[in-house]
Amino acid sequence: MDEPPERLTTKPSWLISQLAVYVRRLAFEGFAAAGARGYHYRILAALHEFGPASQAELGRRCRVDRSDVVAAVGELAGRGFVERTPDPGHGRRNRVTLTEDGLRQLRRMDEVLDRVQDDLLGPLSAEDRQTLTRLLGRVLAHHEPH
Amino acid sequence: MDEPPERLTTKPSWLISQLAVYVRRLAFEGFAAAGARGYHYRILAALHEFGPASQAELGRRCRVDRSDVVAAVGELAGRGFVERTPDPGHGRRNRVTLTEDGLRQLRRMDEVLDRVQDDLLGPLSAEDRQTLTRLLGRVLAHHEPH
DNA sequence: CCCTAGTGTTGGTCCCACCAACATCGGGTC
DNA sequence: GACCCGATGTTGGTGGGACCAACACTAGGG
Repeated sequence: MDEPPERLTTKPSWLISQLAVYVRRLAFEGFAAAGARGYHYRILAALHEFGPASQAELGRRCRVDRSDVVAAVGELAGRGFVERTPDPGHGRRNRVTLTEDGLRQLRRMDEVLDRVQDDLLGPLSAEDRQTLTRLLGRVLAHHEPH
Repeated sequence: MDEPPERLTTKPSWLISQLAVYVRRLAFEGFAAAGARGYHYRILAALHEFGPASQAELGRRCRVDRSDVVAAVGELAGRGFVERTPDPGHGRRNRVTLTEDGLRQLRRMDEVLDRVQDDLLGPLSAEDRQTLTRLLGRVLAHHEPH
């Protein structure tokens, strides 16, 4: 494979972007077997960790736009992984709940992602992995508040 | 801002993906002022570093699909940043050349990206930046060959 | 009571990554 | 020289992810 310009390969922004491409491809291929995609995992994970939630809350937690939550929850509900019921007492709000099947789907996707992490960080020692994760976490956390 | 599920925040794949979102947004906003986008920078950078090239070679170097190179080179040519001429002696191949205006555009985009790196790695010390860049580079290099 | 903030929903945009198919040309082999 | 293979340019399409604007509706505070 031809080498990219040095202008790119020395920039952290390029490294992150290109690695993200790799991550997306690995996750996409893994999720495809389960007929799922990234948004589904985020939402299932949030429901499992924080319990039933409104769509707006799911969007905020998962960094997904409200309008995209509508579609994703619709897809999940269509396959029985999630139940969307009107919030009693709160006219407009919905209450999204994780089902048993949804929990099983979440576990399947967890296994996929575990393999993705191993594949991704393959060349690094356990110590380097920890260092990398810590640094990435610090950088992301710094930009998260806003 | 609500916190995302721990299932996500502890995974390197999530950290990289979310940071990539941040990077893209920063770069997009910066490039917008110059009426450009990411593919343009990659191509201009390759032309500057390696000289005139065919579209296929640009695609390989910049990790851009052949068909997308067509569009990007067309846009760059339309604004005079690049010249697309048939390769003499090589019937089908094109020869893409960087112009003076193109070089100026490249320098503008360089400044934008320099600011992006600073913004991105703001919270890290010079030493941590180097460590992070080195680790990311190693991981990417490991997955690059193929 | 009104006004604001929050919610669900529709419908669209953009960038990036990728694929299939086709016509065309080059360079090799037989 | 005829033939096939691979590379090239191009068209057109797909999909995921991240957005934005607008609307209808509700809850709650001033």
